[in-house]
Amino acid sequence: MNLKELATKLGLSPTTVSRALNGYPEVNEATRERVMAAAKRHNYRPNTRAIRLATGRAMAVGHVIPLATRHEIVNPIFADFIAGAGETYSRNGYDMILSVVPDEAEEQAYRDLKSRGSADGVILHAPRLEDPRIALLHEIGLPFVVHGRATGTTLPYNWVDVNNRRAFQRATEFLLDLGHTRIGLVNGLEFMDFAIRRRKGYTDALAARGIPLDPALMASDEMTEVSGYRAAVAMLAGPKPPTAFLVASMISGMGVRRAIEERGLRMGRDISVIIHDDDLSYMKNGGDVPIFTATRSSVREAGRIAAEMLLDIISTQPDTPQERLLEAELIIGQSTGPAPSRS
Amino acid sequence: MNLKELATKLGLSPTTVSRALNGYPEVNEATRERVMAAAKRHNYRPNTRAIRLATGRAMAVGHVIPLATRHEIVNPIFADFIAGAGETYSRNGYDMILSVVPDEAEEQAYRDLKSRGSADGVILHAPRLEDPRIALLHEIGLPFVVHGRATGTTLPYNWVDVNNRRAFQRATEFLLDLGHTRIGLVNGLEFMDFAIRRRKGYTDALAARGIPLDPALMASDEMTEVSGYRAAVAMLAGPKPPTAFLVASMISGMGVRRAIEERGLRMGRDISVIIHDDDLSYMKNGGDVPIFTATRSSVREAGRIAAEMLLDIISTQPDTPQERLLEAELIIGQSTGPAPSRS
DNA sequence: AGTGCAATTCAAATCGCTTTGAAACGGCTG
DNA sequence: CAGCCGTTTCAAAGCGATTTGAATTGCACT
Repeated sequence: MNLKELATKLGLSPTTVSRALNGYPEVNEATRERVMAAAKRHNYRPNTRAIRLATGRAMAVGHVIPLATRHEIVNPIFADFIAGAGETYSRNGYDMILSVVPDEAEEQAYRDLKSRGSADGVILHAPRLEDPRIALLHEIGLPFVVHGRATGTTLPYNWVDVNNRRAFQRATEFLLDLGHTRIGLVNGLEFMDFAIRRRKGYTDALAARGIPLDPALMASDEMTEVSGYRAAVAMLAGPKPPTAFLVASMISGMGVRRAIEERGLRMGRDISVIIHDDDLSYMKNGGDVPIFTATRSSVREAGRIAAEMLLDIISTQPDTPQERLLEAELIIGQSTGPAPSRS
Repeated sequence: MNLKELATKLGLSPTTVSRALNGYPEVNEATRERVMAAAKRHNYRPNTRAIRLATGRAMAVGHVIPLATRHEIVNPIFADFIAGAGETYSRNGYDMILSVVPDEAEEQAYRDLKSRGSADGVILHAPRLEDPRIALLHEIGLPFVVHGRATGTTLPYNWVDVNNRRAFQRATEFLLDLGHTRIGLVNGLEFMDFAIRRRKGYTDALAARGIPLDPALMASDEMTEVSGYRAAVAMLAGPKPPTAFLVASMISGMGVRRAIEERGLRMGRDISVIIHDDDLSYMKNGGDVPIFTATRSSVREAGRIAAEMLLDIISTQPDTPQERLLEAELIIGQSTGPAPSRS
């Protein structure tokens, strides 16, 4: 059932039917209702392909996922972000198109999205320091919103980000207040923007209290269970082991906990741990009482917000960059306690 | 730069240019090369929207993700599966379109995909017992491949699945061979097909050795860290605690390990654990020596295979259902050992 | 009755490609 | 040299919507 058929059945021209369905004002209310009813009765759905060609809009948003085989880019965060963004797209009649491409084909993927006209905008994931993709997207002329920020970039861009610096600063201060002075940082890869900011929050807090940094207490790696474990094992085996850890993710946190318990220590009593909790739907930080004390910020919510921002940008084309900084909560769980008194 | 412009520039008709680019035989080789060169030089990319309208194909595959807020459906498995499938799509010039919809809108989502013509086929995720979506897709007439199987369905359908029954049967036998007779099953939700099959593998193996089933040793819940933890805590606190666990996922396995260690026991020495490992890219089961003994099967690989199957079905429309059963490996890690001798 | 205007409706062009059916061109054959 | 055929090329008709510009209608007002 297409527009022409429907029009014939109604004894109207396609023009009028199209207008009636799309809510144009120049159509008689009685006619509109007749059309609406007929459309519903015959279960008419306009053909997306035709709409797209006629309007020149793709009614779709692209997400390009570089397939770094060696890294965790196809990461757990991503699934939840997508879920949040997807909700927004569905509600607004947009499609989400995902391009999974080899690392080196990422640039071409963006260009194709634009030149073949399959997306009206994109969300940029996992920004790095001075991320070149921002300049690329500017050049291509494809509207975009960055999930995160890219330190060192001079071009303006739209973004939605968590206040990572502040979150880790507060977490560090919280540990300091509990008497911990040797705090191990188990960070993500420090070419990622969020990791850079978290580190800054951590070092700022220590500096403010006049505590010198100890390189032996600062690790940076992928956020997997195993690397969390390794980092913690190494720090705990050092000459001056930490009494607390600040960890970049729930998953690395589990590795850290394994290292702690394997050493016969008890998390929350002997060693405190604070993680960053992205509030993933399948990776809840405990039930009533959280397992880990954590800085928490919902990635899914960020997805919703970023998607809304992008759709808004696509339709209204504002000329100032849109920015949205989300604050993380600091939630208290069972993994923190006062520093053990010196013996 | 569109087809018409390019044709004018070349002094040819759009017809010929189109044919030259699409490899039709009825065009002079010399002309074809001239066209190809010009296309590259002017960086011509055919407009996808126009191609789609003209050919009536969407050149896209849909994945519908019901947004069950209460469950872990947007699960970690999903991200990796998508990554695998996405690779295949990109390579073949297909788009992947993701629809994230509220649970109750799932049926409508499939119908829309078909009637608005935005996908040529779909992948069906997380099939359940007697899954009604299979009949739905048949009715709609949208080609599909199921990731998994749906026990109790009589209609034919295409699928790619892991031999879950066999995997858990082998794992159980392995534990039995080590002398364990009280084996706790920490399963996924048992309305999911894979969980049903895994349970069958477990019970079959026990039955074959004449070991009676103990309901107290069989749990079924979402595969989260917390529910793994709870199930294990409950079993370990029982009057006749298990000496081994068979666990549905890496994540629940971490919860089980937490329960074990919290009790002052050591995994691999006091209690053995086997998990099912989906070989997720961000959730590796250790490095050189796996942490967990596991039945392993790559979800990403399954994604690739399912996508290939679907594209093949779309283009060749075979009239017999396509089926592919993948075997899981049993890999030995540090989490299993002989059953402790009775005391 | 004639004019002007607002409210409706419609025919036709358009989006950028594919594809059908026909035309143009040469070369070969009888 | 006419006729036939294979090779190349082209004009034009879709695909199914939107949108422009024009036509129709009814009504109020002179």
